[in-house]
Amino acid sequence: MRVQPSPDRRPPTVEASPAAGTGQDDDDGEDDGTRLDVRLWLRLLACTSLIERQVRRGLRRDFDTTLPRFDLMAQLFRAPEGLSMGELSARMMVTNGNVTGLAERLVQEGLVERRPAAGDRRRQTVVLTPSGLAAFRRMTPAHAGWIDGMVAGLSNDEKQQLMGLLARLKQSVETYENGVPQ
Amino acid sequence: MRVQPSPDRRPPTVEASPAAGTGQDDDDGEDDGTRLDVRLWLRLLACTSLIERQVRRGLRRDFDTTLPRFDLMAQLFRAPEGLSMGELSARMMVTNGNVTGLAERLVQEGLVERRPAAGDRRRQTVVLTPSGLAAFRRMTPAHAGWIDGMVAGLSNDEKQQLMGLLARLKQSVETYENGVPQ
DNA sequence: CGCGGTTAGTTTAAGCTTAAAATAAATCGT
DNA sequence: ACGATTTATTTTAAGCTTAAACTAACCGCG
Repeated sequence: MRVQPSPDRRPPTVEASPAAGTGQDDDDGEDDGTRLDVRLWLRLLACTSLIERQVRRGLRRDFDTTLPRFDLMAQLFRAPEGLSMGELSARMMVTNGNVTGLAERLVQEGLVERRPAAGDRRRQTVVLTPSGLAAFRRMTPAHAGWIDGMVAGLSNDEKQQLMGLLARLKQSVETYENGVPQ
Repeated sequence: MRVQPSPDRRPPTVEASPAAGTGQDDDDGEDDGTRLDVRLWLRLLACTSLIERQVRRGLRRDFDTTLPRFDLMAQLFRAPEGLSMGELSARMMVTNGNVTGLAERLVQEGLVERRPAAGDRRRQTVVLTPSGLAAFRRMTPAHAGWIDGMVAGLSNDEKQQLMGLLARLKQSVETYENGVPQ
């Protein structure tokens, strides 16, 4: 591990909590030396990991496939006209190279097809095959059922609130992403 | 891919939305064929992925390390008496084998140490070395700073609400996990 | 004691994922 | 038209992750 951060990189700004005037005190609430914002992140990560694990297990157990494969097929299902490799990687939020390998395996299994895109010889369009569409149609109710079960402990009201807050969070993260010298 | 789900597995239950009496209508709000619960899950996953990517980038860029390594070190930091391999894998929510490899690399780098646990020759205790502790202390303010920046768009009030809802969600998922024939 | 079952951890094979470098086609500016 | 840049995708090397099989140590009980 490199011992010192590169000097040409932005030094981390730790303080400057905006004290957003919501009337609650500014206490960081450290109980184990971890600050509120970080605890929020850890909790978010824990929820995601738990759900993800169940979905992964279910897909393997019931359909002998994987979450990334399912995810790729879901993207194609939502875009029946097909997607380019780049569009796939953007929507799946993974790297280009990742999609290359994933798509390759799905082609092997006969679930998706790659064809040259019109008018740009670099580009390819990936589409679900009929067999892939059928497979996805078999999987998606099970998938939705698992999710439903896992969030069943929340009321509709809570779900709506969570949707809203997560939308705000996403926006916040994307703002940071754009505002920071990558 | 296996074409049919194993007959001995629980069939997916798709319907049965409890219509939780919150006064809002029972519309699933399908806009692209994806149900509310699944959209909630996708949004959660999107937030997590976005934040995770930034953290990963930062750790690589500024400290030449990875998120799982940082995570392992963070667990040890919070447990100064050290943790067994199994405790580590439980707290990190990853498999045992995963921790084996991770710990090995950190030992290589001199950041953690493995020593036999007292009274049980199967067990080992993993601890941060002084060098590992120092490295973690250098990383953690930067890490917290990135998180702070990413959630800065939320008010303290919103953060608190989100914390609460995520706690409820976690509980819901864990209940499902326990209530379902694994 | 010694067997059976459990628990802690490692190994293995396969697949996932990334960052960075490479390839190749399109586009832009002369 | 032609070189430079950008864009789409693949390749590569390294590391992460899982599930399943395996090894070794513990524990209970006859």
